[in-house]
Amino acid sequence: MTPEEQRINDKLVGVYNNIVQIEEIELKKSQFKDLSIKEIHTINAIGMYHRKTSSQVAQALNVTPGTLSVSINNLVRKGYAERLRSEDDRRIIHLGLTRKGRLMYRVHQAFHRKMVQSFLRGLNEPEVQMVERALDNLQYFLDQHQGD
Amino acid sequence: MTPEEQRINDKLVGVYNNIVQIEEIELKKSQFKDLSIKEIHTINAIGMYHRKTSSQVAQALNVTPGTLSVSINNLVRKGYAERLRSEDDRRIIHLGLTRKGRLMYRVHQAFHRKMVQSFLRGLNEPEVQMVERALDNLQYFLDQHQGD
DNA sequence: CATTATTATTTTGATATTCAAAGTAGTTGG
DNA sequence: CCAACTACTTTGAATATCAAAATAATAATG
Repeated sequence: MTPEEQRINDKLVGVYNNIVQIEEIELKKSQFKDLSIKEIHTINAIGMYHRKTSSQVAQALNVTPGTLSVSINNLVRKGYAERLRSEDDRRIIHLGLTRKGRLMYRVHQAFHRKMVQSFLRGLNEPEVQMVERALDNLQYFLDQHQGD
Repeated sequence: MTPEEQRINDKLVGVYNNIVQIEEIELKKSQFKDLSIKEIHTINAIGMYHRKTSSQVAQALNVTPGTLSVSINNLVRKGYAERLRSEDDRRIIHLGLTRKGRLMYRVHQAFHRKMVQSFLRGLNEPEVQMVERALDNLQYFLDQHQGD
């Protein structure tokens, strides 16, 4: 790698490594100490409105249905999520958040908002667009490596 | 969040989620199928030269010494890493990579290089600097949330 | 309409990752 | 020398994960 590539790689890796960790720390400071980061991401994937099915949420999280099922068991036990059997097709489970789950969702959204605002601090509009372009580039690269 | 914040947040999250997953896929295509992503990151943290101690590597990876110890047991068993007891102070363990571990290190570096190059594709020098600034911003935000 | 196939989800058994706390071994200061 | 400290390892418990088997509901077919 050129020194510049190395430097940017290090920054990407640094940011990458810190993000989960900070989320973990923020979490432990909050009122939701009984949740792991994975569980928070599951709550996020379930989202605010009772619509998605188990399979859809599993797909969004890139885990098998079995993995999700176990994790939903825990979230139900802890009072953050609920299962809602579809009346149309009784095989299907719609997932939803409880009041406590929705509160958690909003707290985590607020954290992400602060993070994004900080990411963009001091950048003007064309600069923001450029950052978006770099992110799109990176996503394109990742998509290309997805299937093969 | 404003629509723009939401869009950039989604891109960050998208990139974030894909990276581990792609690394996992690349890995399974490679000759190192017996390693997990976590183990690769551990190999990376150990680095090419026999210098870092167990504690330093644990700190770099943000895991407890116990976690690292377990993980090093596995890497030693699989032939990627070795423990070198310090002669100066026999409590201290220096970690090193075997030939196989160093090979793995280089393969993973090459992947990162491709990733960074793709991230910066089509950007000129001032644009690259801007992206770096955004990354610095984000890191600054993360650092601020580190200690408190 | 009864049986078979398909679909959605859950359970189970196995392995990995992680932490906190207890344990082991080496060093240092009094 | 012994108490305190430091570096690391082990252990026990929780979560995370998958593949495969199990359950249950619906759809399709003869």
